[in-house]
Amino acid sequence: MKPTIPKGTRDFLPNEMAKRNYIFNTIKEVFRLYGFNQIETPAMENLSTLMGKYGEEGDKLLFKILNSGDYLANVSADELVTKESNKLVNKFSEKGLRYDLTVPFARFVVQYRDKITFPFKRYQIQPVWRADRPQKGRYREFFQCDADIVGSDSLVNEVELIQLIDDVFTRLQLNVLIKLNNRKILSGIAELIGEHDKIVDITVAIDKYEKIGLENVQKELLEKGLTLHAIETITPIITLSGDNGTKLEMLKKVLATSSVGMEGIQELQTVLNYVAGLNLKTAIEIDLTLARGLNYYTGAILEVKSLDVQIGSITGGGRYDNLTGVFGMQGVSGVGISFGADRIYDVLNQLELYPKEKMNQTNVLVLPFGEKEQVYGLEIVKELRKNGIAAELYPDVVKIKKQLAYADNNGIPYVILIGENEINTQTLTLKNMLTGEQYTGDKDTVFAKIL
RNA sequence: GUGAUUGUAGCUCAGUUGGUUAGAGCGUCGGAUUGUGGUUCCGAAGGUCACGGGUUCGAGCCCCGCCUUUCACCCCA
Repeated sequence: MKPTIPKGTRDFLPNEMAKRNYIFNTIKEVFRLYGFNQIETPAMENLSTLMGKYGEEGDKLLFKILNSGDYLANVSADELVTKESNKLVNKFSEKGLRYDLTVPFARFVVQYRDKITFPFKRYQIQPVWRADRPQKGRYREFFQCDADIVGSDSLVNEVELIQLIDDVFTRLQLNVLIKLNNRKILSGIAELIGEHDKIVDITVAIDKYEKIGLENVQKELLEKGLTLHAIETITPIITLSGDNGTKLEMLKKVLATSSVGMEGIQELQTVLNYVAGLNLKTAIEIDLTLARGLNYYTGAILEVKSLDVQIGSITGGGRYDNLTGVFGMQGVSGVGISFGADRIYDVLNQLELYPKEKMNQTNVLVLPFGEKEQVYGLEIVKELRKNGIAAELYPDVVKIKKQLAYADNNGIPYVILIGENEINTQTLTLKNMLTGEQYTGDKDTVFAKIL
Protein backbone atom coordinates (compact mmCIF):
# COMPACT_ATOMS: atom_id res chain seq x y z
CA MET A 1 0.00 0.00 0.00
CA LYS A 2 1.32 3.35 -1.04
CA PRO A 3 1.33 6.07 1.61
CA THR A 4 -0.60 9.07 0.35
CA ILE A 5 -2.81 11.87 1.68
CA PRO A 6 -6.09 13.17 0.24
CA LYS A 7 -6.07 15.50 -2.71
CA GLY A 8 -5.42 19.11 -1.82
CA THR A 9 -4.01 18.42 1.65
CA ARG A 10 -0.41 18.74 2.80
CA ASP A 11 1.97 17.28 5.36
CA PHE A 12 4.48 19.55 7.02
CA LEU A 13 8.01 18.49 7.96
CA PRO A 14 9.66 19.86 11.08
CA ASN A 15 11.55 22.60 9.20
CA GLU A 16 8.32 23.54 7.44
CA MET A 17 6.46 23.74 10.73
CA ALA A 18 9.13 26.09 12.05
CA LYS A 19 8.35 28.40 9.14
CA ARG A 20 4.61 28.10 9.58
CA ASN A 21 4.84 28.77 13.29
CA TYR A 22 6.80 31.92 12.54
CA ILE A 23 3.79 33.11 10.50
CA PHE A 24 1.21 32.02 13.07
CA ASN A 25 3.16 33.53 15.94
CA THR A 26 3.57 36.84 14.12
CA ILE A 27 -0.15 37.09 13.36
CA LYS A 28 -1.08 35.95 16.86
CA GLU A 29 1.14 38.55 18.45
CA VAL A 30 -0.37 41.35 16.37
CA PHE A 31 -3.91 40.15 17.12
CA ARG A 32 -3.06 40.24 20.80
CA LEU A 33 -1.60 43.73 20.53
CA TYR A 34 -4.82 44.98 18.97
CA GLY A 35 -6.93 43.57 21.78
CA PHE A 36 -8.41 40.48 20.18
CA ASN A 37 -9.01 37.39 22.29
CA GLN A 38 -8.74 33.86 21.01
CA ILE A 39 -11.56 31.37 20.64
CA GLU A 40 -11.85 27.99 18.96
CA THR A 41 -14.81 26.17 17.45
CA PRO A 42 -15.13 22.55 16.35
CA ALA A 43 -13.89 21.36 12.97
CA MET A 44 -17.38 20.16 12.19
CA GLU A 45 -20.63 22.06 12.42
CA ASN A 46 -24.21 21.03 11.86
CA LEU A 47 -24.96 21.26 8.17
CA SER A 48 -27.94 23.45 9.01
CA THR A 49 -25.45 26.01 10.33
CA LEU A 50 -23.36 25.98 7.19
CA MET A 51 -25.78 25.41 4.33
CA GLY A 52 -27.02 28.43 2.42
CA LYS A 53 -24.49 30.83 3.91
CA TYR A 54 -22.03 30.82 1.05
CA GLY A 55 -24.32 30.78 -1.95
CA GLU A 56 -24.99 27.91 -4.28
CA GLU A 57 -21.33 27.51 -5.14
CA GLY A 58 -20.40 27.35 -1.48
CA ASP A 59 -22.91 24.63 -0.69
CA LYS A 60 -21.31 22.47 -3.36
CA LEU A 61 -17.89 22.97 -1.83
CA LEU A 62 -18.92 21.88 1.66
CA PHE A 63 -17.39 18.64 2.88
CA LYS A 64 -20.23 16.59 4.32
CA ILE A 65 -19.78 13.96 6.99
CA LEU A 66 -21.60 10.66 6.78
CA ASN A 67 -23.84 9.95 9.78
CA SER A 68 -22.45 7.30 12.07
CA GLY A 69 -23.87 3.82 12.12
CA ASP A 70 -26.45 2.59 9.65
CA TYR A 71 -26.72 5.81 7.72
CA LEU A 72 -29.02 4.39 5.07
CA ALA A 73 -31.59 3.16 7.59
CA ASN A 74 -33.97 6.07 6.94
CA VAL A 75 -33.65 6.01 3.18
CA SER A 76 -36.27 4.01 1.33
CA ALA A 77 -35.42 1.91 -1.69
CA ASP A 78 -37.55 4.21 -3.84
CA GLU A 79 -35.56 7.24 -2.76
CA LEU A 80 -32.27 5.49 -3.44
CA VAL A 81 -33.35 4.61 -6.95
CA THR A 82 -33.88 8.31 -7.78
CA LYS A 83 -30.12 8.84 -7.37
CA GLU A 84 -30.73 12.50 -6.53
CA SER A 85 -27.63 12.94 -4.42
CA ASN A 86 -28.35 16.55 -3.53
CA LYS A 87 -31.69 15.71 -1.94
CA LEU A 88 -30.66 12.40 -0.45
CA VAL A 89 -27.57 13.78 1.25
CA ASN A 90 -29.78 15.37 3.92
CA LYS A 91 -30.94 11.90 4.86
CA PHE A 92 -27.55 10.51 5.72
CA SER A 93 -25.44 13.54 6.51
CA GLU A 94 -26.16 16.14 9.15
CA LYS A 95 -22.65 17.43 9.84
CA GLY A 96 -20.06 19.14 7.69
CA LEU A 97 -16.52 20.46 7.96
CA ARG A 98 -16.34 24.19 8.45
CA TYR A 99 -15.92 26.19 5.26
CA ASP A 100 -14.65 29.36 6.91
CA LEU A 101 -14.37 30.82 10.40
CA THR A 102 -16.89 33.62 10.02
CA VAL A 103 -20.12 31.65 9.92
CA PRO A 104 -19.18 29.41 12.86
CA PHE A 105 -18.27 32.63 14.67
CA ALA A 106 -21.70 34.10 13.96
CA ARG A 107 -23.23 30.94 15.41
CA PHE A 108 -20.89 31.26 18.39
CA VAL A 109 -21.87 34.89 19.05
CA VAL A 110 -25.57 34.08 19.05
CA GLN A 111 -25.12 30.96 21.17
CA TYR A 112 -23.03 32.68 23.84
CA ARG A 113 -24.55 36.17 23.69
CA ASP A 114 -25.03 36.06 27.47
CA LYS A 115 -21.32 35.49 28.07
CA ILE A 116 -20.07 38.11 25.64
CA THR A 117 -19.61 41.83 26.13
CA PHE A 118 -20.10 43.91 23.00
CA PRO A 119 -18.26 45.13 21.08
CA PHE A 120 -16.72 41.68 21.02
CA LYS A 121 -13.27 41.27 19.53
CA ARG A 122 -12.18 37.74 18.86
CA TYR A 123 -9.46 36.02 16.89
CA GLN A 124 -9.41 32.46 15.68
CA ILE A 125 -6.67 30.48 13.95
CA GLN A 126 -7.90 27.13 12.66
CA PRO A 127 -8.08 25.07 9.49
CA VAL A 128 -11.07 25.18 7.16
CA TRP A 129 -12.01 22.77 4.39
CA ARG A 130 -13.36 23.23 0.88
CA ALA A 131 -14.10 20.50 -1.64
CA ASP A 132 -12.56 22.58 -4.36
CA ARG A 133 -10.37 21.30 -7.13
CA PRO A 134 -6.87 22.14 -5.94
CA GLN A 135 -4.55 24.35 -7.95
CA LYS A 136 -1.88 26.98 -7.40
CA GLY A 137 -2.45 28.56 -4.00
CA ARG A 138 -5.65 26.63 -3.52
CA TYR A 139 -5.97 23.78 -1.08
CA ARG A 140 -8.77 21.66 0.28
CA GLU A 141 -7.50 22.15 3.79
CA PHE A 142 -5.98 25.46 4.80
CA PHE A 143 -5.62 27.71 7.82
CA GLN A 144 -7.43 30.97 8.23
CA CYS A 145 -6.46 33.53 10.83
CA ASP A 146 -9.53 35.62 11.54
CA ALA A 147 -10.01 38.76 13.58
CA ASP A 148 -13.52 40.17 13.88
CA ILE A 149 -15.26 42.90 15.83
CA VAL A 150 -18.98 42.43 16.29
CA GLY A 151 -21.47 44.77 17.90
CA SER A 152 -19.99 48.03 16.69
CA ASP A 153 -20.95 50.12 13.66
CA SER A 154 -17.96 52.42 13.94
CA LEU A 155 -15.70 52.80 10.95
CA VAL A 156 -12.86 53.01 13.44
CA ASN A 157 -12.97 49.22 13.36
CA GLU A 158 -12.27 49.18 9.63
CA VAL A 159 -9.39 51.55 10.22
CA GLU A 160 -7.99 49.41 13.02
CA LEU A 161 -8.15 46.31 10.86
CA ILE A 162 -6.33 48.04 8.02
CA GLN A 163 -3.67 49.13 10.47
CA LEU A 164 -3.46 45.58 11.78
CA ILE A 165 -2.95 44.24 8.26
CA ASP A 166 -0.20 46.78 7.68
CA ASP A 167 1.40 45.72 10.94
CA VAL A 168 1.37 42.00 10.13
CA PHE A 169 2.82 42.32 6.65
CA THR A 170 5.41 44.81 7.78
CA ARG A 171 6.58 42.31 10.37
CA LEU A 172 6.62 39.55 7.78
CA GLN A 173 8.57 41.89 5.46
CA LEU A 174 6.10 41.36 2.65
CA ASN A 175 5.27 44.01 0.06
CA VAL A 176 1.52 44.07 -0.34
CA LEU A 177 -1.28 46.20 -1.67
CA ILE A 178 -4.56 46.63 0.19
CA LYS A 179 -7.52 46.86 -2.13
CA LEU A 180 -10.62 48.53 -0.81
CA ASN A 181 -14.19 48.71 -1.97
CA ASN A 182 -17.63 49.18 -0.50
CA ARG A 183 -20.62 47.01 -1.18
CA LYS A 184 -22.87 50.06 -1.02
CA ILE A 185 -21.10 51.59 -3.98
CA LEU A 186 -21.78 48.43 -5.95
CA SER A 187 -25.41 48.58 -4.86
CA GLY A 188 -25.48 52.20 -5.94
CA ILE A 189 -24.27 51.29 -9.40
CA ALA A 190 -26.93 48.63 -9.68
CA GLU A 191 -29.57 51.03 -8.43
CA LEU A 192 -28.48 53.62 -10.95
CA ILE A 193 -29.35 51.37 -13.85
CA GLY A 194 -32.09 49.37 -12.18
CA GLU A 195 -30.27 46.03 -12.53
CA HIS A 196 -29.74 44.71 -9.03
CA ASP A 197 -29.00 41.16 -10.06
CA LYS A 198 -26.40 42.12 -12.68
CA ILE A 199 -23.90 43.52 -10.21
CA VAL A 200 -21.63 40.46 -10.44
CA ASP A 201 -21.57 40.61 -14.24
CA ILE A 202 -20.73 44.28 -14.06
CA THR A 203 -17.83 43.86 -11.65
CA VAL A 204 -16.45 40.94 -13.64
CA ALA A 205 -16.57 43.07 -16.77
CA ILE A 206 -14.98 46.12 -15.12
CA ASP A 207 -12.21 43.82 -13.98
CA LYS A 208 -11.33 43.06 -17.59
CA TYR A 209 -11.11 46.72 -18.66
CA GLU A 210 -7.32 46.95 -18.63
CA LYS A 211 -6.93 43.62 -20.39
CA ILE A 212 -9.50 43.82 -23.19
CA GLY A 213 -10.35 47.51 -23.49
CA LEU A 214 -13.53 49.54 -23.20
CA GLU A 215 -15.23 48.33 -26.37
CA ASN A 216 -14.96 44.68 -25.46
CA VAL A 217 -16.18 45.34 -21.93
CA GLN A 218 -19.21 47.15 -23.29
CA LYS A 219 -19.83 44.32 -25.73
CA GLU A 220 -19.74 41.83 -22.88
CA LEU A 221 -22.18 43.89 -20.82
CA LEU A 222 -24.53 44.04 -23.78
CA GLU A 223 -24.39 40.27 -24.04
CA LYS A 224 -25.21 40.05 -20.36
CA GLY A 225 -28.42 41.94 -21.04
CA LEU A 226 -27.63 45.52 -20.04
CA THR A 227 -29.29 48.26 -22.08
CA LEU A 228 -27.18 50.68 -24.10
CA HIS A 229 -28.35 53.47 -21.87
CA ALA A 230 -27.26 51.59 -18.77
CA ILE A 231 -23.86 50.88 -20.27
CA GLU A 232 -23.42 54.52 -21.17
CA THR A 233 -24.35 55.52 -17.63
CA ILE A 234 -21.72 53.32 -16.02
CA THR A 235 -18.96 53.84 -18.60
CA PRO A 236 -17.23 56.46 -16.40
CA ILE A 237 -17.14 53.78 -13.71
CA ILE A 238 -15.61 51.18 -16.02
CA THR A 239 -12.82 53.50 -17.03
CA LEU A 240 -12.25 54.77 -13.51
CA SER A 241 -8.56 55.45 -12.93
CA GLY A 242 -6.12 57.70 -11.13
CA ASP A 243 -5.48 58.01 -7.41
CA ASN A 244 -8.09 57.34 -4.75
CA GLY A 245 -9.11 61.00 -4.55
CA THR A 246 -9.86 61.26 -8.27
CA LYS A 247 -11.76 58.01 -8.19
CA LEU A 248 -13.91 59.20 -5.31
CA GLU A 249 -14.66 62.51 -7.03
CA MET A 250 -15.70 60.73 -10.21
CA LEU A 251 -17.88 58.29 -8.28
CA LYS A 252 -19.58 61.16 -6.45
CA LYS A 253 -20.59 62.67 -9.77
CA VAL A 254 -21.85 59.43 -11.28
CA LEU A 255 -23.64 58.16 -8.19
CA ALA A 256 -25.06 61.53 -7.07
CA THR A 257 -28.63 60.30 -7.40
CA SER A 258 -28.12 57.09 -5.45
CA SER A 259 -28.35 57.50 -1.70
CA VAL A 260 -26.88 54.04 -1.04
CA GLY A 261 -24.04 54.76 -3.41
CA MET A 262 -23.28 58.10 -1.77
CA GLU A 263 -23.31 56.43 1.61
CA GLY A 264 -20.72 53.93 0.39
CA ILE A 265 -18.55 56.71 -1.00
CA GLN A 266 -18.83 58.56 2.28
CA GLU A 267 -17.76 55.48 4.23
CA LEU A 268 -14.84 54.82 1.92
CA GLN A 269 -13.75 58.42 2.20
CA THR A 270 -13.95 58.42 5.98
CA VAL A 271 -11.88 55.25 6.25
CA LEU A 272 -9.25 56.60 3.86
CA ASN A 273 -9.10 59.90 5.73
CA TYR A 274 -8.50 58.18 9.07
CA VAL A 275 -5.92 55.85 7.58
CA ALA A 276 -4.08 58.73 5.91
CA GLY A 277 -3.08 60.02 9.33
CA LEU A 278 -1.56 56.73 10.42
CA ASN A 279 1.44 56.69 8.10
CA LEU A 280 1.06 53.10 7.02
CA LYS A 281 3.76 51.38 4.99
CA THR A 282 1.21 49.61 2.82
CA ALA A 283 -0.44 51.29 -0.15
CA ILE A 284 -4.25 51.31 -0.30
CA GLU A 285 -6.12 51.38 -3.55
CA ILE A 286 -9.81 51.71 -4.34
CA ASP A 287 -10.82 48.78 -6.54
CA LEU A 288 -14.42 48.57 -7.67
CA THR A 289 -13.96 45.07 -9.06
CA LEU A 290 -13.64 43.72 -5.55
CA ALA A 291 -16.87 41.86 -5.11
CA ARG A 292 -15.65 39.04 -2.93
CA GLY A 293 -17.97 37.46 -0.45
CA LEU A 294 -20.89 39.28 -1.98
CA ASN A 295 -23.19 36.91 -0.20
CA TYR A 296 -22.87 38.52 3.17
CA TYR A 297 -20.75 41.65 2.99
CA THR A 298 -22.76 44.87 3.27
CA GLY A 299 -20.21 47.65 3.70
CA ALA A 300 -16.46 47.73 3.37
CA ILE A 301 -14.80 44.98 1.35
CA LEU A 302 -11.06 44.53 1.39
CA GLU A 303 -8.46 42.25 -0.03
CA VAL A 304 -4.67 42.04 0.15
CA LYS A 305 -2.46 41.11 -2.77
CA SER A 306 1.21 40.23 -2.68
CA LEU A 307 3.22 42.55 -4.90
CA ASP A 308 6.11 40.14 -5.40
CA VAL A 309 4.44 36.79 -5.95
CA GLN A 310 1.53 36.06 -8.19
CA ILE A 311 -1.08 34.25 -6.14
CA GLY A 312 -4.71 34.88 -5.21
CA SER A 313 -5.48 37.26 -2.38
CA ILE A 314 -3.61 36.48 0.83
CA THR A 315 -6.06 38.27 3.11
CA GLY A 316 -9.68 39.21 2.73
CA GLY A 317 -12.39 40.78 4.78
CA GLY A 318 -15.24 43.19 5.11
CA ARG A 319 -18.28 44.33 7.02
CA TYR A 320 -21.40 42.25 7.37
CA ASP A 321 -24.38 43.94 8.93
CA ASN A 322 -26.55 41.01 9.76
CA LEU A 323 -24.65 37.76 9.75
CA THR A 324 -26.11 36.75 13.10
CA GLY A 325 -29.61 37.43 11.80
CA VAL A 326 -30.04 33.93 10.38
CA PHE A 327 -29.28 32.55 13.83
CA GLY A 328 -31.98 34.70 15.37
CA MET A 329 -30.07 37.72 16.59
CA GLN A 330 -30.86 40.89 14.70
CA GLY A 331 -29.08 44.21 14.44
CA VAL A 332 -25.53 43.10 15.21
CA SER A 333 -23.01 44.51 12.80
CA GLY A 334 -19.56 43.04 12.44
CA VAL A 335 -16.40 43.60 10.51
CA GLY A 336 -13.54 41.20 10.14
CA ILE A 337 -10.52 40.06 8.21
CA SER A 338 -9.01 36.70 7.44
CA PHE A 339 -5.34 36.02 6.79
CA GLY A 340 -4.81 33.09 4.45
CA ALA A 341 -1.92 31.46 6.29
CA ASP A 342 -1.24 28.84 3.64
CA ARG A 343 -0.93 31.36 0.86
CA ILE A 344 1.23 33.63 2.99
CA TYR A 345 3.37 30.55 3.64
CA ASP A 346 3.69 29.93 -0.10
CA VAL A 347 4.64 33.55 -0.72
CA LEU A 348 7.21 33.61 2.06
CA ASN A 349 8.67 30.34 0.79
CA GLN A 350 9.10 31.71 -2.67
CA LEU A 351 10.82 34.83 -1.36
CA GLU A 352 12.69 32.96 1.41
CA LEU A 353 11.76 35.63 3.90
CA TYR A 354 12.34 33.67 7.09
CA PRO A 355 14.56 35.01 9.86
CA LYS A 356 17.22 32.34 10.35
CA GLU A 357 17.50 32.82 14.09
CA LYS A 358 13.90 31.78 14.60
CA MET A 359 14.14 28.62 12.55
CA ASN A 360 16.41 26.20 14.43
CA GLN A 361 15.13 24.10 17.25
CA THR A 362 17.84 22.16 19.08
CA ASN A 363 20.89 24.20 20.11
CA VAL A 364 23.11 21.41 21.36
CA LEU A 365 23.41 17.72 20.68
CA VAL A 366 25.28 15.66 23.26
CA LEU A 367 27.28 12.80 21.79
CA PRO A 368 28.26 9.93 24.06
CA PHE A 369 31.00 7.53 22.99
CA GLY A 370 29.69 4.67 25.07
CA GLU A 371 27.16 3.58 27.62
CA LYS A 372 28.98 5.08 30.58
CA GLU A 373 29.15 8.40 28.77
CA GLN A 374 25.45 8.18 27.99
CA VAL A 375 24.58 8.26 31.70
CA TYR A 376 26.79 11.30 32.16
CA GLY A 377 25.19 12.81 29.04
CA LEU A 378 21.77 12.60 30.66
CA GLU A 379 22.98 14.86 33.45
CA ILE A 380 24.53 17.27 30.99
CA VAL A 381 21.37 17.73 28.89
CA LYS A 382 19.38 18.21 32.06
CA GLU A 383 21.66 21.04 33.12
CA LEU A 384 21.68 22.56 29.64
CA ARG A 385 17.90 22.65 29.65
CA LYS A 386 17.89 24.18 33.10
CA ASN A 387 19.93 26.99 31.55
CA GLY A 388 17.36 27.48 28.84
CA ILE A 389 19.36 25.75 26.12
CA ALA A 390 17.42 23.35 23.92
CA ALA A 391 19.46 20.16 24.12
CA GLU A 392 19.16 16.54 23.15
CA LEU A 393 21.18 13.45 23.85
CA TYR A 394 21.87 11.02 21.02
CA PRO A 395 19.99 7.96 22.22
CA ASP A 396 22.02 5.16 20.68
CA VAL A 397 25.61 4.17 21.18
CA VAL A 398 26.81 4.32 17.61
CA LYS A 399 29.83 5.65 15.80
CA ILE A 400 30.55 9.33 16.33
CA LYS A 401 30.51 9.78 12.58
CA LYS A 402 26.88 8.87 12.53
CA GLN A 403 26.04 11.08 15.50
CA LEU A 404 27.74 14.06 13.89
CA ALA A 405 25.86 13.44 10.66
CA TYR A 406 22.64 13.57 12.68
CA ALA A 407 23.59 16.97 14.09
CA ASP A 408 24.58 18.16 10.64
CA ASN A 409 21.40 17.03 8.92
CA ASN A 410 19.25 18.59 11.60
CA GLY A 411 21.08 21.90 11.53
CA ILE A 412 22.11 21.70 15.17
CA PRO A 413 24.76 24.39 15.69
CA TYR A 414 26.68 22.84 18.62
CA VAL A 415 27.63 19.37 19.78
CA ILE A 416 29.17 18.29 23.06
CA LEU A 417 31.37 15.22 22.89
CA ILE A 418 31.66 13.03 25.94
CA GLY A 419 34.24 10.26 25.93
CA GLU A 420 36.54 8.56 28.40
CA ASN A 421 38.92 11.53 28.38
CA GLU A 422 36.19 14.00 29.27
CA ILE A 423 34.87 11.86 32.09
CA ASN A 424 38.34 11.31 33.55
CA THR A 425 39.22 15.01 33.47
CA GLN A 426 35.71 16.26 34.33
CA THR A 427 35.56 18.32 31.13
CA LEU A 428 33.39 18.61 28.04
CA THR A 429 34.41 19.00 24.42
CA LEU A 430 32.35 21.56 22.54
CA LYS A 431 32.29 21.59 18.76
CA ASN A 432 30.88 24.35 16.61
CA MET A 433 29.30 22.56 13.68
CA LEU A 434 29.49 25.57 11.42
CA THR A 435 33.15 26.46 11.86
CA GLY A 436 34.38 23.04 12.97
CA GLU A 437 36.14 24.71 15.90
CA GLN A 438 36.62 22.59 19.02
CA TYR A 439 37.19 23.54 22.63
CA THR A 440 37.70 21.37 25.68
CA GLY A 441 37.10 22.86 29.12
CA ASP A 442 35.07 22.61 32.29
CA LYS A 443 31.31 22.57 32.22
CA ASP A 444 30.71 26.21 33.17
CA THR A 445 33.04 27.60 30.52
CA VAL A 446 31.49 25.38 27.86
CA PHE A 447 27.96 26.40 28.85
CA ALA A 448 28.98 30.05 28.78
CA LYS A 449 30.26 29.66 25.24
CA ILE A 450 26.92 28.35 24.07
CA LEU A 451 24.92 31.11 25.72
C1' G B 1 -18.56 21.17 -12.31
C1' U B 2 -15.67 22.29 -17.50
C1' G B 3 -10.92 21.95 -20.28
C1' A B 4 -5.85 20.55 -20.43
C1' U B 5 -1.61 18.08 -18.07
C1' U B 6 1.35 14.48 -15.18
C1' G B 7 2.66 9.49 -13.17
C1' U B 8 9.35 4.92 -14.19
C1' A B 9 13.85 3.29 -7.28
C1' G B 10 12.75 7.00 -0.94
C1' C B 11 13.54 11.99 -4.08
C1' U B 12 14.66 14.45 -9.06
C1' C B 13 14.51 12.50 -13.72
C1' A B 14 16.61 9.51 -18.54
C1' G B 15 14.57 5.40 -21.31
C1' U B 16 15.32 5.76 -29.47
C1' U B 17 10.33 3.44 -34.85
C1' G B 18 7.13 -1.35 -29.56
C1' G B 19 12.36 -5.83 -29.13
C1' U B 20 16.74 -9.67 -24.73
C1' U B 21 18.32 -8.60 -17.99
C1' A B 22 14.52 -0.80 -17.27
C1' G B 23 19.25 3.23 -16.11
C1' A B 24 21.63 7.87 -13.80
C1' G B 25 22.25 11.54 -9.96
C1' C B 26 20.91 12.48 -5.00
C1' G B 27 19.54 10.01 -0.54
C1' U B 28 19.92 5.35 2.54
C1' C B 29 23.06 1.35 4.40
C1' G B 30 28.12 -0.86 4.77
C1' G B 31 33.43 -0.09 4.18
C1' A B 32 38.20 2.97 3.48
C1' U B 33 38.43 5.67 9.10
C1' U B 34 37.29 1.58 16.75
C1' G B 35 37.36 9.97 19.11
C1' U B 36 34.96 13.66 14.49
C1' G B 37 29.98 15.69 10.25
C1' G B 38 29.42 18.92 5.99
C1' U B 39 34.76 17.23 0.91
C1' U B 40 36.78 12.23 -1.42
C1' C B 41 36.96 6.91 -2.87
C1' C B 42 34.88 1.69 -3.00
C1' G B 43 30.61 -1.43 -2.50
C1' A B 44 25.42 -2.88 -1.55
C1' A B 45 20.29 -2.74 -1.04
C1' G B 46 16.24 -0.56 -3.36
C1' G B 47 11.17 -1.32 -9.29
C1' U B 48 3.74 -4.67 -9.61
C1' C B 49 7.18 1.23 -14.98
C1' A B 50 0.11 4.51 -10.61
C1' C B 51 -3.95 0.86 -11.14
C1' G B 52 -7.43 -2.26 -14.32
C1' G B 53 -8.42 -4.01 -19.06
C1' G B 54 -7.15 -4.35 -24.45
C1' U B 55 -4.01 -4.64 -29.17
C1' U B 56 0.57 -7.52 -30.34
C1' C B 57 4.83 -13.15 -31.20
C1' G B 58 6.45 -9.19 -27.80
C1' A B 59 4.12 -3.08 -24.22
C1' G B 60 7.50 1.52 -19.65
C1' C B 61 6.26 3.08 -24.93
C1' C B 62 0.08 2.07 -28.69
C1' C B 63 -5.69 2.04 -27.39
C1' C B 64 -9.80 2.33 -23.52
C1' G B 65 -11.15 3.05 -18.48
C1' C B 66 -9.83 4.65 -13.61
C1' C B 67 -7.10 7.10 -9.83
C1' U B 68 -3.34 10.74 -9.05
C1' U B 69 -0.20 15.42 -10.00
C1' U B 70 -0.05 20.20 -11.85
C1' C B 71 -2.48 24.28 -14.39
C1' A B 72 -6.55 27.34 -16.39
C1' C B 73 -11.99 28.56 -16.02
C1' C B 74 -15.89 29.19 -12.14
C1' C B 75 -15.38 30.64 -7.27
C1' C B 76 -12.23 31.79 -3.44
C1' A B 77 -7.82 32.59 1.38
